[in-house]
Amino acid sequence: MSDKPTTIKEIAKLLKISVSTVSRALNDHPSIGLTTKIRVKKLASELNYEPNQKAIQFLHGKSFVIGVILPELSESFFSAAISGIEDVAYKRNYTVLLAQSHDDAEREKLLVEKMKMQRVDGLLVSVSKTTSTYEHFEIFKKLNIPVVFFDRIPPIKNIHYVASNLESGTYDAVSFLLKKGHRVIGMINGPNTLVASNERKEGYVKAMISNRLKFDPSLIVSCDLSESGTIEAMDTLINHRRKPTAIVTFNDYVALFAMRHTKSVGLNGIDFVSYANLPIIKYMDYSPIASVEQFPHKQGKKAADILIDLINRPKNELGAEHAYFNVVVASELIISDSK
Amino acid sequence: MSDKPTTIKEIAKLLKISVSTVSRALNDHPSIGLTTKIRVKKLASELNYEPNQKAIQFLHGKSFVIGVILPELSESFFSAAISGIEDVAYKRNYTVLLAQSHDDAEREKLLVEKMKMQRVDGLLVSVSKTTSTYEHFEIFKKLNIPVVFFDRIPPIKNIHYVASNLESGTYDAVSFLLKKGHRVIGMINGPNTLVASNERKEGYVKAMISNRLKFDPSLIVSCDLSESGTIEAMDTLINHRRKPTAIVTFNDYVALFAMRHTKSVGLNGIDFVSYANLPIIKYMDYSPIASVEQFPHKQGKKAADILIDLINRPKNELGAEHAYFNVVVASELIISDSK
DNA sequence: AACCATCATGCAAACGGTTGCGCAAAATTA
DNA sequence: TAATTTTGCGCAACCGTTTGCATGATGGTT
Repeated sequence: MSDKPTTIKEIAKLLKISVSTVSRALNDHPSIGLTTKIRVKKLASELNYEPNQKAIQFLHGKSFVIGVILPELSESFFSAAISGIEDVAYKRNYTVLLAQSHDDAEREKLLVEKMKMQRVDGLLVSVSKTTSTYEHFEIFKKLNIPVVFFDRIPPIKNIHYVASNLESGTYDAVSFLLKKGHRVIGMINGPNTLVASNERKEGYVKAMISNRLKFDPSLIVSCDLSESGTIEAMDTLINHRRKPTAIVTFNDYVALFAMRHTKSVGLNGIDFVSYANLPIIKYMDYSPIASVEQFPHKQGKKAADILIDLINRPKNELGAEHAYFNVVVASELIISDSK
Repeated sequence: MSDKPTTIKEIAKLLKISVSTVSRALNDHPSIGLTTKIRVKKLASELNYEPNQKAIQFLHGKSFVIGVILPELSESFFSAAISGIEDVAYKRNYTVLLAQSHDDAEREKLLVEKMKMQRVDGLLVSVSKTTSTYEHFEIFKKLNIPVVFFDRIPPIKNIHYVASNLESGTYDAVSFLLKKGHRVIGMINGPNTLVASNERKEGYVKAMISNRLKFDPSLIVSCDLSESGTIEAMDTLINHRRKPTAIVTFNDYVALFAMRHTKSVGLNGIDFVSYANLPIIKYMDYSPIASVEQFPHKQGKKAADILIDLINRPKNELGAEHAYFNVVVASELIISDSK
């Protein structure tokens, strides 16, 4: 039956008027008479006419597509984020072109290439762990295509980004533990190279200081986030001359490993606080008593909003070249119900 | 500097040759002289020329984009699936237009609309839980755009789909428990309306029968998959005159609820087998001793492959209208290491 | 010298829609 | 009634690329 989609030309031919009139009628252009408008619209809906987006995008040089490059969709942080991104894109009439780098810098580079070829209107990136050079993003800058970085921010100047500030959340977490009566609080932190590790440390330090307590650097141990690394770090804390009664862990996995290890060495009563990345954690038998929430869904929404704003920003806006969006979504301490 | 992307026209002008020659030269058309080809290619790469995909797509009426509609990206089953889909699309030079229905039938309908407007070359769908009518997919059939259903299959005829057969996995699970010495095996199943529930039941029944054991229907209880529903079901099994020593649960959440409940009533020694949807489960204190794996990543890959094959299938292939891909990815029993 | 392949290139149409400009007919004004 | 404005519509160019067909130049065969 109906095979190829209806075009504006066919409508024009059937109505014996010109294509331009049809186009204008459909777009409610003021210079078209009411009767023609009605005739055109009627026929158009009868024929199930739908404008060919590809033609329009081509004509306008716009695609209404944003590219999103994430390391791993199967990580819950990122799948929550993409969920938020998609929601905003949907609302603002953009579509999402999705790709994952699998934390491979080479693949990331290729994907950036591909996104460029697909002429995306903007790019949202959470950089891969192995990425160490950033020229591939520079190309977008030259083409005037906005790029917004997200959660994993490259250490370069003059970029737009959205990230969560873990300092405030960590501050709250440590304060909460102090209020609960803990005086010796340990921290299993991530590698020192990560910004995220520094933020956690800063939050910890500030909380101690503003509670007029001395900060003991040896109570913060770094680890590589693996299970064995966590156990090692945990042992360091257990054998510390001031054994912590509460521990803040870098993430839920670390918390999990650490909690299991304490149990296996017959230790009890240590309170854990973690950072929420696993939805399942609250169902567990032993779970952190509180958790710093980073709101990945919210972060994704925010980043997408900024990107689309940038896309639609009038060009040559005075000083626009030097205005960079650096948005920080505050993290928040969530205290488990049951405790 | 370089603002708008280079076009074929500019190359033609600079080289004082026609656009068609440039086009052919870049595409290695045989009728172009070697010297011209070299000149063109050299200049093209100097100017960082890249073909405008939008123009090409428009010209060919192809978009090289596949639409993917999933219920919830934050569910690990689906995020694993989209990961596989994206991997295949990437390899086969397609891009993924992603959207989520949030299990809302209305939104799903709108998304299908949107995908049609974006002129996707094919559609991959896992239908929303609340979807009860399926005409919105019929439109694609009329337009000759292939649709492949995935995991959540609508109950209609003549469709392409990829799903996992839980029967075989369940059969293996029950057989495994029998071999372990269990004789009374319970099952907490999902709602009877789901195909997935029936497959589980079938697998259970067949395993019992082929082991020459009597099938006792009262050992299979349905539940709505909520925590309270699970507890209720669990109580039914616990109070059964033949108390099960092993239980197969509909999914990991149900397993979690059930295990916690057994522990809270001071019961021990029940072996659980579940269906893998949570990556975290193996880190838990009490976890199922085995798990039926559905390989969502693999399923996603398979579905994407089929879709792209369908897209590129020569039209009017004899009888093609009546050949439907119904692929079943076998589920598999994974036995936990530690047990 | 006339003829015909062969090769390299250019012309122009096409894909589907938008839009500036011009023009005729109708409506308004003088 | 003539001059002027308004209204409604069509013409044609354009976006970037591909491709069938025509054309010109070269070289080889009789």
